[in-house]
Amino acid sequence: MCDDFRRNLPLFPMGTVTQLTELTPRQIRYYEQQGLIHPARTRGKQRLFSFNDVDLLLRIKSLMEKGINIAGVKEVLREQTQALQPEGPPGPVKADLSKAEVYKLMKRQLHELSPRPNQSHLIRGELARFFH
DNA sequence: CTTCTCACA
DNA sequence: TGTGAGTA
Repeated sequence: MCDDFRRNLPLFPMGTVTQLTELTPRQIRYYEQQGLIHPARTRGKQRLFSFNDVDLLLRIKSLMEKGINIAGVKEVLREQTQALQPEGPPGPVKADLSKAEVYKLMKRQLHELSPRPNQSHLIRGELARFFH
């Protein structure tokens, strides 16, 4: 429940997301334009993506790589969104502290690791832990 | 320097 | 989709 809040926190800018997803800014903006993602806009017009946004982008990416076009991706996404809506929460809450730790870790890295050096590997390694 | 929008070879 | 112009 509280985990949801963290997942939706607008944390990373375009540059970070492009490295996390291997997508070009052009594509990411286009997907947003197509209504596939809804990044938060902070002061001005800078996009700030959340973990959910990144996760969504990765799913979109894999779908596109499977030869599915925007229209197709929209359908799949719509189906998955509805398939998750029907009926209440699936029983007991599954609090995962290890994930929370990962979030904090990444948050720190993103905040303190402003330097340009290839931060992609480190972050991607952590990302893989909850994209399993 | 990074990101944004818009338009076009 | 890529890319360059002109901003913020």
